[in-house]
This record gives sequence, C-alpha cells and structure tokens, in this order.
Amino acid sequence: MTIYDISEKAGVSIATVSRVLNGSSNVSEKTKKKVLDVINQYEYTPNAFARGLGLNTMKTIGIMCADSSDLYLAKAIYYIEQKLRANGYDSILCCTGYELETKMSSMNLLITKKVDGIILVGSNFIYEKESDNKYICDAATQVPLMLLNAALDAPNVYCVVSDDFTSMYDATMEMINAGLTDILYYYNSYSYSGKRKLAGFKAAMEEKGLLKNHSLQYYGGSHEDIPAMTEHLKKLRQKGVPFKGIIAADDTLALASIKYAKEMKLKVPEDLSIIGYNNSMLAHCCDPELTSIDNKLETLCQHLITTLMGILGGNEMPKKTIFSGELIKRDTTL
Amino acid sequence: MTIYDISEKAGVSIATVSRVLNGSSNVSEKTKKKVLDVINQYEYTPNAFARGLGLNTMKTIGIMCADSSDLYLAKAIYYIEQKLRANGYDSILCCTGYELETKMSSMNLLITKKVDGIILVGSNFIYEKESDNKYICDAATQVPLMLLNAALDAPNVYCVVSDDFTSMYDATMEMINAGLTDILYYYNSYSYSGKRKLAGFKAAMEEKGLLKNHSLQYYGGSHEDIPAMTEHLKKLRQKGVPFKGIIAADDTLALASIKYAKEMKLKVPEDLSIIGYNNSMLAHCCDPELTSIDNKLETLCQHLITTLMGILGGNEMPKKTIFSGELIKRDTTL
DNA sequence: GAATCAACATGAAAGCATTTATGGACAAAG
DNA sequence: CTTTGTCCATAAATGCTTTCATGTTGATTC
Repeated sequence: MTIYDISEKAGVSIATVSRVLNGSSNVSEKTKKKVLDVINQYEYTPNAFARGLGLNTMKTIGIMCADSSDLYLAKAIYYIEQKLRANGYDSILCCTGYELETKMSSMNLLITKKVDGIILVGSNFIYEKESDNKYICDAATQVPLMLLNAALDAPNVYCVVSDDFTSMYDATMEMINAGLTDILYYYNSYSYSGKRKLAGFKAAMEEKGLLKNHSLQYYGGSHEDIPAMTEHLKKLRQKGVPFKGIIAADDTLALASIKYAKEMKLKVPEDLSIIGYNNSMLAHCCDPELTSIDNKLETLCQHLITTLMGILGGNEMPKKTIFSGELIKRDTTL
Repeated sequence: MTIYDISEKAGVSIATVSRVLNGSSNVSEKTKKKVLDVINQYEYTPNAFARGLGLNTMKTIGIMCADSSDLYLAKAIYYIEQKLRANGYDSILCCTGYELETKMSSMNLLITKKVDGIILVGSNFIYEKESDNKYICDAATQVPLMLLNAALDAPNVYCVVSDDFTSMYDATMEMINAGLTDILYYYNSYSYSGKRKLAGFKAAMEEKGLLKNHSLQYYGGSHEDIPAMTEHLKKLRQKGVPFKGIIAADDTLALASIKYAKEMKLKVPEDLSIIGYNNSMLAHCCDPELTSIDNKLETLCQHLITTLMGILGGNEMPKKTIFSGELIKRDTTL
C-alpha cells in the first residue's frame, strides 16, 4: 500500500494525500476527510525510508555510552530515551566500550545512519590528550553533539554537566568539619568528571592543609567487582595507609568501603566515615545506608534534551550548562 | 556527495559504483580500484535513506523493554546490543513502561520505522489475559518477534526462556533439605516468568506438604524501593506470619530481606535463610553475600540473537528454546 | 452585472540517492 | 563465424516531499 494507491482510491493526487498526512493547512475539510477515510480503511502508513529520503531525516538520535548496564549510565539512558520519545524522536543505542577506536567507529556508524544528533552519555568520552578528542570535533561538523557530564569547547558541541568540583569540595569540607583529618579519596577513573571530582577533593584538603601523598588512591579494576575493591582496601591498610574517612568517586567504591569496614570490624561511621557519589539505588542497598552525592541526573537529562530540541529547531542554545549537586546525608557519615 | 558525483569522477556509471560498494562480483579489478580511489578521496558514504528505500531495510532491530534502568533488563539490553552490532545491526531502544497501551504504541512505532525485527526484553510483555497478547501476534505478522524470558505460541514469534520453574523448584528443595519448613516466597510480579517461578516454589512445597496460606507473599510496590520492601516484611512479622527462610523472586527483594533481618537482629543464614533471583551485582553488594539463582542471561541473549539472525537469513529456526539456570551458593543459605 | 483580485485548493512533475533488471559491447573460445 | 561469458551502462523502480503552476471560488469594485 503506497501513497499512490491511497491517492487513487481517494480520487485525489498524491500531493494532496501527502498534505493531509503532514497536516498541511491548504486542503479543504471535505477532501481531508475523504483521504483520511481511505487511509484508515486500508491502515496505510507512509514508508519511513521514502519519507526519510524526502525529508532527509528520520527523527532519530544516536545515544552513545560506554556500557549501558552500568547503573548510572543505564539511568541516564532511560531518562534520555523517555524524553526523546516525548519529543517525537527515536533513539539508536550504541554501547561503545571504553576504547577510543570503538567509540570512533560507533560515531561514524551513527553519522552514516544519518541521525539528527548524537548524545554522548558519560564523561569517559573525553580524553586527557586533546588530539584524542578530535573524533568528537569531527563528528560535530556533521551533526550536533551533546555531552552529558563532560565538556569540550568546540563548534556544534553542547555540554550539560554537574558541578562535580563543588559537590566534591563541599562533601570533603563537610567531612573535615566533622573532625576527620585522615581522609582517603578513592577513585577509579581519569574521566572528565573524574578529574573534576578529584580536583574538588584536593582543593578542600589543601585548603585545610590535610592533603598527603597517600590521600589519593586509585583502584583501577573492574567497575563492578566489589570483592576486588574490598580486597584492594585491605591491602592499603596492610601497607599502613591510615584513614578514618573515605570519599569515593562512585557508589560502587563506597559500597566496597562499607564491606571493607565490616570485614575489619570497623564501625561505620564511628570508626570510618564514607561518602559515595551518584546517589544510586546502591545507597539503599547497604547497611548502614550510604551518604552520597546526588548530581541531579534527571535534571541534567531534561536540560540536555531541551537544548538538543532547541538546536534541531534552529535556535541558538547555550553551549555549556552547569547544575549543582547535593549531598544526601544518610548513615555512613557523622 | 552522491553516487552520481562519484560515478562521474570515476568515469563509470552509478550502477558500477553501486556494485563496487556492495561487493558484487561482476566488476574488473581495474575499475574497482578506480572507483574505490575516488570514494576514499572524497570520503563518500552512501545515503542511508536511499539505501533503505532500495533495499527495504536499514539493518535495524527494535528493542523493547519496560524500564532500561532496571538492573536485570539493562544487562540484557547490553548483551543484546553488543551481539546485534557484531552482526551488523543497529538497535532502536524503546522503554515502554508497564502499561499495555504504551507497549502497543511503541510496537507500532517500531513497525512504522520498518525495523527488521523486534525483541521484547523481559517477561512483562506477556499478559494473563490472552486477548491482551493480541498486540504481539498482530505485530508478528509484519516482522519477526523475539521474546526473552517469556513465551507465546504464535506464528513468527520466537522465544528464548530460562527454565524458571525448575530453577525455583530446585532452590526451594535445597532449602527444604537444609531443614527449613517455614519458607516464604516473596514476589512482586505476575509476569510470565514470575508465574513460572511461583509454580516451581509451590510444586516443591506441596510435594513436601509444607505449603501454607501465608507461604506466598506479594509485595506490590516500586521495583527499586528497598526501604518499602523492608517495611513490608516487618509488617508481615507483626501480623504473626512465621518464616525462617525467604525465597525472593528477584535480588532486590532478597536484599530487602537481608536488611529486614538486620533490623530485627536476626542472623543470616542461621535465623533466616535467603535466596535471591537473577544473580545480579546486588548479590555482592550485601553482607552476607547473597545466594542467588543465575539464569544465564548472556547465554539466553546469545541464543536469541543467533536465532534472530537465522530467521532474517531465511532459515527455519526453533520457536522456543529453554535453558536451565543454576543456584549460586553464597552466604545467605546454610 | 461584469471585471478584477486575492485566497484557497489541487495536480503535475521534479527531486531525493539508491538498487537492480535488462541488454549491449567486446573479447576469447570453439 | 558463431557462441559464450565478462564487464558495464541505461533505465526503471523504490515511495515519499515539495515547488510551481493552474484552477476555483467568492468578495470587491466600478
């Protein structure tokens, strides 16, 4: 069933059918009804490919993320997909992994598929080495690029970020003000936001003259392997690194810290204070419940989509928007 | 840059360019090289919409799931996306929520977009009332439909399921054989697999004459709200429901059970044995670590994609495949 | 009452960028 | 000299959108 069949059965031209289909104004009520009746009767839907060819868009946005099964990224994808759909767009999902090469090839694939925009979900898309970010700038010449929780100053690249620096600074200060001096920063990523967080921690610690060589501890293992993280912390203690507080760059690391405390028979928060990051469901999964930094993911996503829709609508839009996070106090801090 | 430009610059017809592009045999090495050189020089990529129109496919599969941020579903989506990509297919993601209506509209949307297949991820797509499943049969007349962890006997519908009945039966038997008699089945879904699990539990309990009125306990709240689940269990105890073991229909419910035990100062597993379902990362997040049923999600996904690829390749494929699960024993059982 | 004009309604046809069926040209082989 | 087979160009088909041109209607003017 094509537009020709419909036009024939309705006794009008295909142009008129197209006009009816696309809600164009210039068509009389009578003709409109006649055409719609035929369309309904034959349950006709226009061919999406032909439509795409004519309009040069299929109203599709590419979503790239390293690992869609990651708790935080999955949540982001969920919000983004919902909000895109609400705006009449579909999403093509690309799980790229953490290597530059696969990211580049996914990017090219999406561009080849002629998506209307690409959203990079997560800060791991930005690399330390500037030249490694060229793939983003290149892509942005073809299609608008949105970064969630990462920033890059380039034409046609738009960023929505959480103020990780301040969140982490404030959280660290809070712990310091509670009387702790030996505070460990436990992290697992050099990503854009990873560095911002780290900087926030360092700033607060330095300000109070508490930053030591061993204050920053990198984990470096699998994102999900809680037992390995726990083991890693135990080794730290064995090496004689002293700590009464742990600020973790994400909730998984914080959870491992709680398990570590249990195994060492340390009381949380009396013997060990812990703060996590992301305020994910994990914060409720442990005992005691985790104090964690919430970075307002849904707000970020909402703003990202609003911005993208603005761009696609041909409007000028802010290139970088920053939202502040919030420390959600639960039971792992004093 | 179109195929015309390339053909002109290479001094051949567009048909030849197309043949080169699609690896057709009937083109001499010399011409092939000439065309490829021009293509590389101008970085030409064929227009995906035009290609779609000509081939009547854009190599895209629709993935429907109720909530992509759900731990288990997110994992499934991840596996599926990876394996589709490995086969040269892209995925359009649709988070449908749990209402029939939104599921139907997502389904229609995907069909309109002319995807080559649709994968329904999760057992919640199958309804108790047979007529509610008509939307699946209807869709299957247009495009092959794959069900993950659900089953429906209809033309062009293919199912890959975990043997939840047996998994649950075995797990229950295991707990009974450990000497427990007051065992609670704690669940939160009437979905296809939900019912299979429940039946497995009932079968084992009945076989041993242990099934009581209160053995089956439905939670009925938010999937993620651990505190609410914990509260719910406390109320049960207040009402005088006795239990020394809890078999939960998913890890979240099991986790809540652990928290409940903590709050009631019950020792796990001595005072309360707990078994979860899905063997998600949550199993490592709690203390003690959770005994849980693994349903071999990656195997299921792999098989599902293999089947789908077979169908798209025009082969006859099994309409229903069943894999067995495995109880992963950790520290919440005796 | 005829002439003028604008607004509205519709059709014809030209894109859009491919794939593919058909058939022609040419060289090698019989 | 015919046959076979390789290589390639022409043209049709895919199903829609959109511009341009044309036709229709009704109101306004003289």
